[in-house]
Amino acid sequence: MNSNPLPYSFYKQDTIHLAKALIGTHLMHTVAGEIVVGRIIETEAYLGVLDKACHSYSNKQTKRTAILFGPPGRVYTYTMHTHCLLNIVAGKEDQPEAVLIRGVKPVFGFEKMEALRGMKATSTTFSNGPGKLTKALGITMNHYGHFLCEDPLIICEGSEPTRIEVTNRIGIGKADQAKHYPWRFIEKEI
DNA sequence: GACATGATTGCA
DNA sequence: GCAATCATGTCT
Repeated sequence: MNSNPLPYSFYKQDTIHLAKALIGTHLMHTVAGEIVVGRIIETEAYLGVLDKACHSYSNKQTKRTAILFGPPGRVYTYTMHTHCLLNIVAGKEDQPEAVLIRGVKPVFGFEKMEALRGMKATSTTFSNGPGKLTKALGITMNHYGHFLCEDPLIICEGSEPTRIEVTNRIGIGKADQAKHYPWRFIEKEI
């Protein structure tokens, strides 16, 4: 397995392209000396200023979203209800865009992941949601602002996706037209 | 389809 | 301070 982190330049591409390019890559986390790896299979792009569903809509900057206004390639974690959601900051500085990781497939470190998640990794509901995958991979608010080219949490090259499907985003309550934007990418099951 | 559950936010 | 909000998960 290739464990070289993707270069910083990878994160400089257009946010929507980045969301698509992240499909099939490997999210690798070293937690308590053990390595767990998930293959990213579902992402969503959030385009800051234009996007009513984004936390940084119309350049709204708060303590929570501050990291979005910095350089890309960083982790934006955010607590939703009782869960922690994982985003990757995209866009240039002062361009508050991000990609939400919505789903992964277990690749390596099954025992550790099962212990973290408290469920069998073979279950179809194991890591097919933004709150589930952070739990399975041991990602917490401690990773807020972490740079993804450095240990213990990195993204490295995975395998080519078979087929990418583009749909509108889901789980957004009130965001008017923004919820219809086709900014969700999923790898279709073989 | 209901509700549990916690951090953030905006306003008093 | 406090109440409304929420990019969810799990149960029925």
